[in-house]
Amino acid sequence: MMPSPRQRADPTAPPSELDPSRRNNLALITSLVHHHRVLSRAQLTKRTGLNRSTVGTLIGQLVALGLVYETAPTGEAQVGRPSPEVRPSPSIAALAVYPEIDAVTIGLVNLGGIVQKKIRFATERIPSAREAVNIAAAVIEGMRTELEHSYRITGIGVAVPGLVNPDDGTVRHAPHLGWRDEPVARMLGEATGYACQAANDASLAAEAELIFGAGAGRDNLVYLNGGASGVGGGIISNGMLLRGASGYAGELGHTFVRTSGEQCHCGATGCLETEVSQGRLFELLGLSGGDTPQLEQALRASSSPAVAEEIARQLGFLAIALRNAVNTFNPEVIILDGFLGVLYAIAPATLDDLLLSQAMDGPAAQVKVHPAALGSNLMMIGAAELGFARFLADPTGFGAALTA
Amino acid sequence: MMPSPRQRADPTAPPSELDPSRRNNLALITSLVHHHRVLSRAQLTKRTGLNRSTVGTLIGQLVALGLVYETAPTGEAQVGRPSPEVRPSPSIAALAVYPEIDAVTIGLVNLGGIVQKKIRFATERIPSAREAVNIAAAVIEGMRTELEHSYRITGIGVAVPGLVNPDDGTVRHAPHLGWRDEPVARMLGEATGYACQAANDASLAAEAELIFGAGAGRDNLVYLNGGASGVGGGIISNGMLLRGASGYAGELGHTFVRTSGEQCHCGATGCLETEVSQGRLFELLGLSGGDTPQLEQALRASSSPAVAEEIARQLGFLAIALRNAVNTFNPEVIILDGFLGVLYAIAPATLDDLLLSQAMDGPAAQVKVHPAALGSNLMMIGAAELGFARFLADPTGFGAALTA
DNA sequence: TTCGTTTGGTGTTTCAGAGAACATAACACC
DNA sequence: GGTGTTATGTTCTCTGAAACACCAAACGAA
Repeated sequence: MMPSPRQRADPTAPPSELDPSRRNNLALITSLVHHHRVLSRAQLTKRTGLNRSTVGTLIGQLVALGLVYETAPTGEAQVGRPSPEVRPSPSIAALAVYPEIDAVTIGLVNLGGIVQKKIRFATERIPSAREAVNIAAAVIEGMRTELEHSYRITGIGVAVPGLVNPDDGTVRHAPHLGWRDEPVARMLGEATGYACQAANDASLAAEAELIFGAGAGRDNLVYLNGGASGVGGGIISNGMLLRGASGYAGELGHTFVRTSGEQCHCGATGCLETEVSQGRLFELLGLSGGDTPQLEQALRASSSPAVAEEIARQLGFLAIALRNAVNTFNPEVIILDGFLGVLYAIAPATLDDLLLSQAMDGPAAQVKVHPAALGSNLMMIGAAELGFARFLADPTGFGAALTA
Repeated sequence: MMPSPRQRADPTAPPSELDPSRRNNLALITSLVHHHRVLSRAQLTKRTGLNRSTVGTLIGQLVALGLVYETAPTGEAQVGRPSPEVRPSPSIAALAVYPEIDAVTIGLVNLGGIVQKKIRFATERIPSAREAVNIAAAVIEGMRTELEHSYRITGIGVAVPGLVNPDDGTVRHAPHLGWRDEPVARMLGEATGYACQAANDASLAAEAELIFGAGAGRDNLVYLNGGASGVGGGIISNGMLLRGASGYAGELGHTFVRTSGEQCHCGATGCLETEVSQGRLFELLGLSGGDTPQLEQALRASSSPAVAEEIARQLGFLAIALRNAVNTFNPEVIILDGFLGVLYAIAPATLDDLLLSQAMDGPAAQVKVHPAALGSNLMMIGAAELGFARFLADPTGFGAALTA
């Protein structure tokens, strides 16, 4: 529980602090507008439960700070005076950075989760942390004048495929990138001058899908992504991302699914990500590699029994991991992304049936498996959410800093 | 996110409602006093971050309502004016009910988690929901005059070994009791006239250990209990109990730990609770049954290699389930209760080593396995917490109702 | 004994949000 | 095409909660 000190307890703090109740309500409205992209004043009044007049003043304050703007009521003709629509300011934006084994992608994302710009910088070999930071910093430097001219940047979010401590933005271990104990957030923050935070990629993807994607309106969601480098997971419970003691929570790729299974790079055996991999599928298909749509096409085109068998095998292991997830989290939605989404798309009934028969009745009856909805923008939106986090928690403090 | 309406949105609501900020702060102080049993005014000021004068008024209000009382400062001699100590009123109490296969236990628990009274009513056969409710109601009826004379009862909490929907207190399925879709909370509420809620037993135990036991001061905890009827789990993440969409979350007893394992009553195979069971241990020891201390004594006394082998086997499966839990939750503490606590007590190093080698480095380094700290009072304290919940959320509303 | 330190108590001040009364802009019905 | 109804924005007042400043009290230390 949080206390509610009316004014700053520490008189040495910057004098901009205002009543926490006010700050909360401003943050609440800003977040709602961010999440919904458009919301009438009347809708905001209903959602917040605040008085009409109060919402009016709050929005006025946000408009004055240039964080949101109001437009004439467009329609949805109904009885009564039309309510003006509130939208997030297009000048507020966050930067997103996503280092992978063959590229570093940098994005510029508006409030409302709109990807304004996405630059994929392909690398010849797996980038080191320093290289990834340098690439991102260079690209951001290239956009600098545009950024400073047309945008107010709230921060940078870095999505890292690996174990990240979100408190200080240090990458503890990213096996596929070969990174260990790299203070990525600090490095990129120093290189660019923007506030920077880092977190696990799948966790951020889960948040993005919760806000803008297949989990919109839900409170309990399990996200699972299958990529070239393994399986990552993110869990939203009770509307909040599961962090754990150090932010390492959600590693569903290492769920145990098979006795005397293969050795995983994590040290254990029988992990989901060693038994279920897109590499095997490509191999059986006679392909050296490819992206997700190519895999789906090839799988659908194939009539090889070996391929069919492998699909069934992998679905079986996936079902075991999902069964555990359903029993432990009782989610409303499971979102499958990457090649896991392909596996599901090819045989949805198979997985649904396995899940229904293996998971416990109560939780199993409520869960629905979905493919990811945000496609290739997912990771940019998720990482940007990290860049927005501090702004959304205290929009005025930021508004003041940004306008100053 | 919660709005902060200053006054009641619904004018038809009782006029006792006060400013939510005030209510929050009163609730915060009441909870702190409840959790710590004793806390000086100065400590409360520090913990809440509120102004001294504000804390003073708040405590005054709580004292006037008879919810807490102040005593002269006892000591801890230090410079400055001594601060009076605040304690929870011993007249505030909740009732706890715990139906098991061979008994129904009813408890009276004070604020501060102090078990005042515990009555175990042994049953000849597994009680039906109606029977359990009748037993509890009868025992409570027997205490009625005492309760009405000396206590102010905030509510009844029922801990049920099975899937419970905490929203309406309906037992969806309690396999070992043979209950299905029983509205236990409503039944007991109607039978006694007290507000009644129900939840999963292991979840409540996890909360109790979090507040008063081995997890005190922590925010991320996994609780696992092994009993005669199976393995139950409760998870605290970020200081909050994991509920899931319908409150069914936390069923770690059905974690997958073995390929082609035995069929579980839940429908799946290879569940933790079918592979790891105290029944097998008793069998190998040549005993027909017994309680936890008896089991530990017998296991320590036994020199049978079959027993040793079975212990190793069960520890192996337990380690797999814990490995999953560590990877997914990144907890600070794992609390093992019941015969799982015995298994750990007998070979702590074995389990610690297995966990350290199988779980991912980051999370594994931080986790510590602990036996449960609250012993036989655990379930009473946990269930009572449920009976306190509404009171702690709004002490004044309750104070008014209780004094009226 | 005196001084510094920490705390409780009291009166004042600030400020956020509710509420009521009024203004406004749409639909609905005749 | 007027008139009533409904839903909303706007303005002003009022209430209440918490901070703050100041003083008093109670302790240890010099």
